[in-house]
Amino acid sequence: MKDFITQLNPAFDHRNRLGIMSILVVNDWVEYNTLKELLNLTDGNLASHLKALESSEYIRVHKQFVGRKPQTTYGVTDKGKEAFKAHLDTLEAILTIAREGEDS
Amino acid sequence: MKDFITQLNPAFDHRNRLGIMSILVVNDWVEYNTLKELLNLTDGNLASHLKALESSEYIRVHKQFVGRKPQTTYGVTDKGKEAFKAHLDTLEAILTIAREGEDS
DNA sequence: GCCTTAACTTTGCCCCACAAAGTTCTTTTA
DNA sequence: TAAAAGAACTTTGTGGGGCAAAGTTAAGGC
Repeated sequence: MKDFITQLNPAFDHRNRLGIMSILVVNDWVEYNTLKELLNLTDGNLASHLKALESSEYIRVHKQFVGRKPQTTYGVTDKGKEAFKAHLDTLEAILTIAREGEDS
Repeated sequence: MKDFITQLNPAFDHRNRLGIMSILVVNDWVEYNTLKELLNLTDGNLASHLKALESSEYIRVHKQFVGRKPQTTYGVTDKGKEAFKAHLDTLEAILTIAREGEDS
C-alpha cells in the first residue's frame, strides 16, 4: 500500500490538476477560457496550476490570433501523457485494493 | 467534468487519507502502529489525519488493553464506508473519462 | 527508580491553494 | 478619439494545512 501511495505523482495529486490533465489528455488543444469554465477556476488559480504543469513539461502552450483576438490553448506533452498514465495506473491499483471488501 | 471534480470528497482528497481509508475499508480493525508502518507516517502526521477522519465520523476508534499494553485500533464507520465508496465511484468516473483517449 | 513503548498533543514552520486586484495589449463601441 | 471590454496573465496577500520534532501521559519491564 505504501508503495502505491508514494507512486502517486505529486504534480497530479490535486483535484484541479487531475481535472486539467483529464481534459487535456482527451482533447488535443484546449483554450484557456474553456478550462476556466470547465473547472470553475479563477484566473490566478488556473494560471498557477497551468504554470506548475508547464514547468514540469507535462503540458505546453500555444498562442495564436483567431481573427484579431489572442487565443491561448494548452495541450499535453508526450512526457505528460506518459506520466499521467502512470498516475492513473497507480490510482486504479489503489481503487482495486480499496474495492476488495465491497459488499456488492 | 466540473461536476466530477467537485464530487470528490475533500476529506479523502489527499494521498494519505486515501491510503488510510483504503486500508480500513478492507480490514476490520487496524492498529495505530500498523497504519503508521503501512503508510510511513510520523506520529503527529498520522494522528492529525485520523482525527480529521474521526471528527467527520468516517472512522471510529477502539481502545483496549492486550495483555497489559494499550492498543488503539481504527475502523471505518458505515457513514465512512458509504462516503468513501462514493468517492471511489467519482474517481473511477474521472479515470474512465481520462482514459478515453488512450492509445492502447 | 529509570527506561521504554504506545499513542498522542503541542509547537512551529513552510508551502501552497486561492481570490482579488492590478497589468498589458488589443478590439469594439459611442 | 476616448472609453469600455475582453483575453490572459501577474502580483499580492491571506489562510489553511501538511509535516516533523519535541513534549506528554500512562503503563510495564528491568
